[in-house]
Amino acid sequence: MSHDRAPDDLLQLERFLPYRLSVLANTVSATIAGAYASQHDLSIPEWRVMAVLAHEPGLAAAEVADRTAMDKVAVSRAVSRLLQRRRIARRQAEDDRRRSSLQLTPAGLDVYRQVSPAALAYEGRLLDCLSETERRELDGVMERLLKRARELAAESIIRPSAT
Amino acid sequence: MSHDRAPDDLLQLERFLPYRLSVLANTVSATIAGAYASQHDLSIPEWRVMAVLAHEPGLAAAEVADRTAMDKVAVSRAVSRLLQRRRIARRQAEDDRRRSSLQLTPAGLDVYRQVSPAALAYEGRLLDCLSETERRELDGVMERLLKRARELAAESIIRPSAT
DNA sequence: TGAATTTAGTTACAATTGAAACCATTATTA
DNA sequence: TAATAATGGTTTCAATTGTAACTAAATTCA
Repeated sequence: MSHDRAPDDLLQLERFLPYRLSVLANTVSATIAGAYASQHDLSIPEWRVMAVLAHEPGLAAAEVADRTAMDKVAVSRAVSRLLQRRRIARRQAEDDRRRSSLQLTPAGLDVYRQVSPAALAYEGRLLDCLSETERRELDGVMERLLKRARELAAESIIRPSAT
Repeated sequence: MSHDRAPDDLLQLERFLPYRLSVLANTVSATIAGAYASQHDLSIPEWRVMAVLAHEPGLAAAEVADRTAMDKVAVSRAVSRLLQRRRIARRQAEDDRRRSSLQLTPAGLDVYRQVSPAALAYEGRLLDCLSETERRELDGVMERLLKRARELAAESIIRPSAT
């Protein structure tokens, strides 16, 4: 009468870390994206670009891509929307005319100064459910997991389909 | 000479948990998706559907949506591709002719039995960078974070733009 | 009963995203 | 120095995804 259910040694979705990470990250991102969008007409990619430029004015698009874990196409699109709205300004680097130098405008800095505390408040409320110790440990764990995930990603690029 | 850099009390992207979660989850998902796609021509949504049906054969599409954190459109699309490839079979429930009952075919179960150990092996290598204690704690932390994230998401739906 | 609502699932259309081709400029080297 | 390659960034086109409208069946309740 056993109806061919998978035995327990096979993967169970709810227990699978990649699945859980994806659900958690999507839930969090969707909430934040909704808030940014409704209050400032700002997408997450645009927000990321603004956040790095706030701390490192004058970056080129490729450097922004680096620091935001976005690809160059995504950065290009975010930058062009931010330029339209006059939230960032661009000038071309005098030493290399391909390169651009990006920075927040005063209006852009203003938006950043409004969004930033709200985002930190959200983060704080999320972390509410953890103890001080747990937060500290989570910090380290996330760092190591990301490092490891990148190593494994690099591996599978080297040999995409093995025997 | 201070060039209008953002002060430290404002948000710094690399330290922001939602950003870090998103980057980690995307890195992990991309690696897995690449492996599934190249080895079995299987997308992540399709994989999720198969994984829940392996453990609970006979579910309806709406129940699958529930257990996979996907919306019903995504489930519908994944189901139709899986039907095409004969990895799942569908029959309509005799008591309610709107409802369908889904289950893996023998071929589908076969695919699941191949993918499952590979996925678990990847998870194992990812978790390699943590101690036994850290893994156990991460489990609880993830669970609480997700619960909290859902609470906060529900809140912001209730009052999307407040004063 | 039978009109109005709700529910399961699909389809259609728009917006987002990703990959590849592309242009302009700078670097390399034959 | 002329040809070739490499780099920064944008554009184009296809695939994926999200939202809303829709069909069909079941439920509610007047």
